[in-house]
Amino acid sequence: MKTAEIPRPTLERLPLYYRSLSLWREQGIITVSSVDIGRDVGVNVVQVRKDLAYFGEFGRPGVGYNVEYLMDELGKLMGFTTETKAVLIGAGRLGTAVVSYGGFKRYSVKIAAMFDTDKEKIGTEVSDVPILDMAYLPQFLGENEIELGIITVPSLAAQEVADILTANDIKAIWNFAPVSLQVPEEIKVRNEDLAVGLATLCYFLNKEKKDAP
Amino acid sequence: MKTAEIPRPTLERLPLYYRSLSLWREQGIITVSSVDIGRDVGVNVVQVRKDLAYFGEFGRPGVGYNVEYLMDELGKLMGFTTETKAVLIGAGRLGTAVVSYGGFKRYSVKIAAMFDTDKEKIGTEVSDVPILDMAYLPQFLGENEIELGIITVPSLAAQEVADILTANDIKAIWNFAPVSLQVPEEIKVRNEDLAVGLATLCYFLNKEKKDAP
DNA sequence: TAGATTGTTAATCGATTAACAATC
DNA sequence: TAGATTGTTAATCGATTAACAATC
Repeated sequence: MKTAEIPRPTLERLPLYYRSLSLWREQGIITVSSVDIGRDVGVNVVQVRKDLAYFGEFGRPGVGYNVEYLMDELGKLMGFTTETKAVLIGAGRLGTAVVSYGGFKRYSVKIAAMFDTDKEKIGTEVSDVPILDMAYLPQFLGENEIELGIITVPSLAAQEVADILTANDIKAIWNFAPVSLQVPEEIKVRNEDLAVGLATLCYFLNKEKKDAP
Repeated sequence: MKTAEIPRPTLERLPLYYRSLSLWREQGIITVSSVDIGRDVGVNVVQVRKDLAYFGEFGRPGVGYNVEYLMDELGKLMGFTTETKAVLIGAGRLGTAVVSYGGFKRYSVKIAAMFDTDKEKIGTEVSDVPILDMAYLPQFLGENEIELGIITVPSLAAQEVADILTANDIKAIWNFAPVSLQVPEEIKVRNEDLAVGLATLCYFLNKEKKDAP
């Protein structure tokens, strides 16, 4: 199995290509070129070809890429075809927004349950996902083969939740709380930090003001 | 005014340093070293020093950085001290989650109003931000000096919203819809795409499965 | 065949890390 | 002074872009 190390920037562009492909597929388009993909997602054409070539040779010179085939291959290689079981902790506004996100089905991620401490919420459900009592989390993780934990609790509670997750064999954490989590290094953490996006926009807006008279 | 070009990766780390500093300030800590910051946010110490040095010399050899002073300077340089006025379009789950995000105050971003087409929602408010009729958006943009538009509508409506925003003098767009927006190049767009984070996590989880027997 | 487009090798560009003198 | 820590220059590393032969 070809497990060459994929550069991080490449890895982050692949989902964009994948989405672009899925839109073309919906339109019934059979073949696309790297130029088509590049223009759609705003990436240099050579970059697109190079990114795709990390995994193998999917295209045909003079023709392009078969949409259906490329999607299948990308999906397999990225792990979008095997189901990933997840739990989400923190059924507040952010948590319910995340759980309603349409992307989970596309990537075969199944949120088995949400957890919260609020008695009002426990027992209800959001987007067909039940909200369970936080106290039941360790047991639930033990009984179900959950690989991914999604943290949408307030910052102060995030580390504590991360500790429970890592103590119960979770493999990866998708963290929406704006804190640096301390976890064992074999656990993969992805921080989804709104501050980064907002701050960079502020920077550019402010720079314009400075540069203009 | 020193407007040297800041590398993109540096720009994205600065908000993390800023947050780290704000936590120390809360604890009453006066001085920190690049080692402290680096360990907290998970970045190489030399990287931290180099990043900070792009803006000027803020530290003292043998001593470190004054927390209060460094925050002030970073805040000024990043544009966190001048108020940025924003509107948010799409008062669904995602929109209400975003509007309740605590970071806006920290970065002096003021969401003046939310917009939606749902008559049930129009006239109500979320986190003290009023929800107005979408039809009123162009007029509102004209009458108020809004610089930033936040898009939290479904994918199909996103381009249309972007068109209204750009036609009415918006400077930057924070886009949460998973689509590639076509906008004039002077408009700064930041895509906040959950697919990227989810997909990279899927990739790592899947890789483990493959690598393990 | 001619035109289009891929995949790859080489060249460029940019970011990170290492080394170290300067400073407190 | 000795130890700590900064800011900067040089060396390394990695990613992007350009050039081009191979293929349909």
